[in-house]
Amino acid sequence: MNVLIDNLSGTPIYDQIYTQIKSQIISGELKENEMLPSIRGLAKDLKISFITTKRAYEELEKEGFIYTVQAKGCYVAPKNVELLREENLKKIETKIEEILQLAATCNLSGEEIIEMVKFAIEEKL
Amino acid sequence: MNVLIDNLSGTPIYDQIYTQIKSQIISGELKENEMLPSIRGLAKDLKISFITTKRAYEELEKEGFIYTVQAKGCYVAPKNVELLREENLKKIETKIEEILQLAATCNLSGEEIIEMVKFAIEEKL
DNA sequence: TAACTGTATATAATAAATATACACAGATTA
DNA sequence: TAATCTGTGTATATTTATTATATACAGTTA
Repeated sequence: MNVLIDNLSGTPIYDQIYTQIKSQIISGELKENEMLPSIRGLAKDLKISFITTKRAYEELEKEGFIYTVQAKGCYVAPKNVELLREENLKKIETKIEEILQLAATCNLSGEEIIEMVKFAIEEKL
Repeated sequence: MNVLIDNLSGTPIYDQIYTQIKSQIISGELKENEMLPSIRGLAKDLKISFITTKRAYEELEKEGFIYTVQAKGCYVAPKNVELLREENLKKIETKIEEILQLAATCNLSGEEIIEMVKFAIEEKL
């Protein structure tokens, strides 16, 4: 597995680890039930405290990307698309509300918002 | 003008002042070019330091809701819808990006996102 | 000039974020 | 079974950001 720490980046170490592993799981680079490096091993490699790697793994577990087995190790969770979907839907709904709030303060119509969303989606392709 | 501070609310004082005045401006309760209470006067009323009211006013000015004239006072800015629009568009774009990011991690299609937005807009009516 | 405006700089007090050490408990394996 | 892996739990140090403040200053008005 590949994790690179950039000490100058400003983003905290645990966050860099979390983000990199997460994207490797999402991209499929890390397969389901594949074992991750141990929090101590990874910490040693990166020359940081294992508490920091632990924190990254905790975040990943909390979000359902990995699961841990006491005294054995941490593994890539089977993709529970439904669970992930449920959680993300809530977050997305919150953000949509915030957008409508912003739109209301500057007379931006619903049509225009939808146009913006469509545009952003097309950009991604 | 009406501003109420809730010491138990957890949100900082300056933020409460900022939010309340902002919404009064947006709602039209405070008219364009109307003079706001002086930062010192308001601070006295609320029994807080005027630095705190100053901060609230600074935020309002930064976002274009009010303007200040040295040694005279602070006034409600003429509604610059275009400016507000520009600023909010940026914020909205950022939020849309975040939404697409979330959607990508759970295989939520562009169509579905647009449906969610449309639904939220209809709810508002 | 007295009394009001807002400004600028410095600072104190808290709270949140980040990273850590160390003692512990279960699993594995030589 | 002893050595050595694995993750856990509790406590803590350090740093950074947030929040609120005091005080001295400068322009305006009556």
